[in-house]
Amino acid sequence: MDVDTRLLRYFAAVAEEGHLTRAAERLYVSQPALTKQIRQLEKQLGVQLFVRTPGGMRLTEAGRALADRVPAVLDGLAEALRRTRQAARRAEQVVRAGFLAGAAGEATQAIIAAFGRRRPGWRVEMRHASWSAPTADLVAGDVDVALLPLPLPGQEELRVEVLLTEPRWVVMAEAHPLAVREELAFRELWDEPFVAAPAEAGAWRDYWLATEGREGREPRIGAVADNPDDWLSAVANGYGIALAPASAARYYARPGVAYRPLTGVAPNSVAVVWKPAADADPVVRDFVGCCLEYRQQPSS
Amino acid sequence: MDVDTRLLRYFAAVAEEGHLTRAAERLYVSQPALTKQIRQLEKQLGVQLFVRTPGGMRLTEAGRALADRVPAVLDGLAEALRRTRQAARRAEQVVRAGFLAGAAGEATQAIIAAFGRRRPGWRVEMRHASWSAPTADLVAGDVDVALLPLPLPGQEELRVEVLLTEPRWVVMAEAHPLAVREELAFRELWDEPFVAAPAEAGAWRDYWLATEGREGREPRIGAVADNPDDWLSAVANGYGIALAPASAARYYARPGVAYRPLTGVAPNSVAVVWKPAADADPVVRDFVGCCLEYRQQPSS
DNA sequence: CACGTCCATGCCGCCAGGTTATGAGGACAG
DNA sequence: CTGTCCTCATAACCTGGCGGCATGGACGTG
Repeated sequence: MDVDTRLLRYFAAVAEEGHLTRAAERLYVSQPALTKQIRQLEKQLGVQLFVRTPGGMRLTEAGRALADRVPAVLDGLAEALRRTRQAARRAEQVVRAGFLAGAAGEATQAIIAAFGRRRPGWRVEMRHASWSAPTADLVAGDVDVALLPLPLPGQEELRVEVLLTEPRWVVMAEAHPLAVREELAFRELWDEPFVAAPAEAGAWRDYWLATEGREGREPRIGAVADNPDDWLSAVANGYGIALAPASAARYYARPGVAYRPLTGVAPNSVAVVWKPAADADPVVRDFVGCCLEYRQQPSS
Repeated sequence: MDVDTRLLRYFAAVAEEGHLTRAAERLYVSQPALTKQIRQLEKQLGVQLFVRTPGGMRLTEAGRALADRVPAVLDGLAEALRRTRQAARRAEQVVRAGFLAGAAGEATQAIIAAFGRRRPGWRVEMRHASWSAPTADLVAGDVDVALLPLPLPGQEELRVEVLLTEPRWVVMAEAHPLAVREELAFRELWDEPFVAAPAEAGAWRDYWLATEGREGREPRIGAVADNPDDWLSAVANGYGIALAPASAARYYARPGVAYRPLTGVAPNSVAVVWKPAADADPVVRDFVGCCLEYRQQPSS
């Protein structure tokens, strides 16, 4: 009497959606496959979990009892697997660090080099953070530490040490009329279409649209992108302009796009971020130490 | 990235045993199957969980991290499934009651009848408790309430209300020399071989061997049985004699065996037992109520 | 009454887990 | 050194079950 976790995921999805059909597409399986699996789960348990109606699947009492507990079980499993992977990284002397685009710019190499000197034999594994949820991997425990631009969602729950602060510039197609100018003021851009992060990005999206500096005016969205390549392509193709850290001019230079200094928006900070739970981890401390060291001598 | 619970059970078994071969037989699968599964788990996680030595499988750091958490996850799952089944029983108006052999004797029918009157529409599902672990189903939540002879292992953690008390008799082969006697004293039986419960039964086994009344003498074991049928057969075949509640003379009468009253051993009590967690359950309360009602009018 | 939206069923291809038989390597005794 | 016993790994084969497609059937709606 072994219930596959796949069955549990399936069940949870159907319970949540209330529809076999919709759950099926969310799970990327066909509806008949789901039908069969749910029936099998019911048969294995000897319990009816749903009442089938022409309008969907409604949980029975027993079904509700199960649905109430399954998420915790699945979470517990995921947590166990994460811990396992983390232990494996320690044993193999690997630190996994998250980076968002070129946020830390030239600091990145310097920090990794310094860490290599402080912990010979250890390796830094770089991982790209998702643009729309930059701290997700960190919170989930998939990375030990991350170099990310501020502000971050859920920042209060994390340890944050600012590494460097640089002005936000504007990036636009070279052919853009404003590209002829050497420097721009943000208010000149209020009515320009912007290439923005997806709506799920929330505060992150707002920050790079600089909604706080628009005195209430709604930004115009010319395109949506959720990774640097798409983002830069959209800019190059003239779908809109965008804000970017000054260092992007070096790290994301590309024919057809132009970066220009900008006044009237607050500068952007990049920070090293880790979980309070990792405070005691000597390896994380060393990595953070290397970051802070860099902060004191940004010229090195 | 779905880890089957079967894999987790396999892993836990290997981690515990420290040997692929032994774990395989405990799990009733072949050793190559286990080998493959464990390797697959390692591959799925991208983590080495064991170091293979010619002497067995030793957990790595990562393996230990996983082994520390897997049992809790599996328990959580089992608990969720139990709750689900229990909810289903409630919805179908079924009470599942455990019985050990004919412990409650004629009380059983009377109680079930009384419960049927108090809760029309409800059904009592009878389930045989295991002889060697009488409270296992109760503790695990597979039965709601049980009628069991005392003493019980883990009795302190349970609600126990004594229903009836009856003397312990002796049962032996009809051909046994002592069977000619009308009544026996326990000390006459000290050197007789006994048919006993398996060693796992612990205190239960000792109780029915009446070790407390032997003044330190070791009982002789003539045969081991873990269910009433084997037990009675062993007695009939002369492998040994045994103690039994007086009512067994009626409920387990069989050609070839003779029951005789016995002096010099404490009488046996039968109780209704339930989990403290079920105190608030109105159905369990009603069932217990019917039991206690019977206690007050054992003649009815 | 026709249509849309559900879920259920039948059939088929394929993968994954299981089994048996066999190999390979270290530990230990003689 | 060698035979034996223990361990885990590998190979070849079989089968059950999952998943996909196409279709059927039930209920509600315009």
